[in-house]
Amino acid sequence: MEIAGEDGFRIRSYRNGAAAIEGYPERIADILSNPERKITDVPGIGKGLAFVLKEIAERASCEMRDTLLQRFPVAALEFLKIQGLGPKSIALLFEHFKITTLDELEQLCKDQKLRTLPRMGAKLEEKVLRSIQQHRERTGRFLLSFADNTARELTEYLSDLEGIEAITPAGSLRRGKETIGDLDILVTGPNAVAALERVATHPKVHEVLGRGANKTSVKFGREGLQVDVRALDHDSFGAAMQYFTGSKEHNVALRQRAIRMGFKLSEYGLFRADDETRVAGDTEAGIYQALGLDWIPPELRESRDEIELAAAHALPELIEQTAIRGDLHMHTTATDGRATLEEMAEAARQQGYEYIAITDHSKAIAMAFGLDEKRVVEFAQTVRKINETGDLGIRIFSGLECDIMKDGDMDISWDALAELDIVIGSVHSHMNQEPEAMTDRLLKALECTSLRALGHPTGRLLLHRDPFTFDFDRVITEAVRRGVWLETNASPERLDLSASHIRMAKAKGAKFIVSTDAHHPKHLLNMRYGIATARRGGLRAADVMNTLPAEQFAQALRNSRTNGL
DNA sequence: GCCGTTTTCGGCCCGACTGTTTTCAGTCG
Repeated sequence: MEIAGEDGFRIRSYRNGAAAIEGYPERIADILSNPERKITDVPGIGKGLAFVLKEIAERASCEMRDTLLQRFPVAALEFLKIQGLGPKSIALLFEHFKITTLDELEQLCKDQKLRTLPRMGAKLEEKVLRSIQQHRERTGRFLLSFADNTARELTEYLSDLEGIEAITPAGSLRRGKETIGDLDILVTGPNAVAALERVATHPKVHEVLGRGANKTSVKFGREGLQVDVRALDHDSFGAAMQYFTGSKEHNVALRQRAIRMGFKLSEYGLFRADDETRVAGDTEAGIYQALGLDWIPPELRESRDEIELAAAHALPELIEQTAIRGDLHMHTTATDGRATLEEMAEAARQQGYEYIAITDHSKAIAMAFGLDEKRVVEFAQTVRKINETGDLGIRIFSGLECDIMKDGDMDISWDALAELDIVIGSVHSHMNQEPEAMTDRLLKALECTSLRALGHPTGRLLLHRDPFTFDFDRVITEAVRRGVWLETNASPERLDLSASHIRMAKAKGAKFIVSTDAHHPKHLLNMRYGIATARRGGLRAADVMNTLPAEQFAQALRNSRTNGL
């Protein structure tokens, strides 16, 4: 609609409507088919969108979509992901060059033809070429959350089959990697082979790539995630789990160790080299044990130092999600969240949390109606009152996700910030600064005595935007010196800090928080992705501040900067 | 296209940067 030059407000109504439906607790189809219900009762859905929804429910498309698809190539939406090209430019491109693919766009740039259009020049051609390159590197990979949801969906779909003992995802999903190439699902049980047939019939499977005696490969969903489902013998399930979980490098190292010890390791089990006697294989732990190793959590299997640590019985006891006692980064309807403080508190209470921090945006995020000094102070007072009544059944910490401005100043005066329990400092603008400027900016932000944590410290968006560049070492060293914690943002689009950054920071003595940056109650469930990342980073519960009981955490908030810095 | 304790019409969120221009459109967050 944007490329077609539709009215911007109309476009926004469609966006709002889509978001309203996405966040709606009920199935839209159920409401539509219930004569006693009105779909227009959903806020954001009026007469027009009600009709569109009906169309979609009936025939999986609508007039608007059909018309636009006739006018523009299917790749139009992909073009929008190219940085530097917006709807206006894309419309112009389609009009003048009749291109339909990214390859053709690339050729236009190489032939220096883009610059023949108004307001386009050499720099744009370069930028577009770079962005196409990045786009290609990223396609074919999927967010951890997407693979996780697909695995859950398929597991449920297969679990009502008779004669199935276990359905388990392996591969990079089991290792909790931030992005996933394809999904491996292992099935065992007397009737495991039936799962191979069944999976091919899933309504979201659009293409069956291969179907063998022990494995089915399919393309799942519109996005085309490749899913391999393998049927395995009960006896070799552990060996297969080990083998298919990887990583490849970890497996190579493990097999080398096996050879040195007179064994041979394969996906069928661990065998003695001399007489092929099988020593282990029905469980993973059995294999590691036979190789003189403690069982290694999948998140650590990257052939770093995990095998030596396991041999020395010195693996870290990684943080578990159950250790988390509170979520410290979330937004409400006061800014760009979709639920009220009360609703977020209730959702957190259902998670079993003892406390949360509400951290809405500061005024620099004008489009989100960020808080100014006055609203910050009022908010802190409101929270004090709420905690006095205890009505919400969960302790609230007053917080703010305060923008770190271009020069490193805080968006909100220190006086106002001092009223709050917890201030998370985040960069949301000017992300393309030179590394020196960005380093200075973060160092300056750390001077603010109310700052308790750096939020999504590297600013990356997975499959979308690279982390910004700065002297990570210097900033972390300074954060540690000043008692400022580092966030591992659990939002699946961010997972920031990354596991490798976590490792570097931990080595320097940093303390962490794992928090979801929730803009909706359901986002609180993203904590598991943050925990997976923290585990990949080698964190123990003791490294993560929001594993502390409420009173101790409150104490830690007060004491973190008492060294006078 | 949605919405309404200022309203059924007339609003709807805003600022800054970039690269292209020669006063600003388009993109981005």
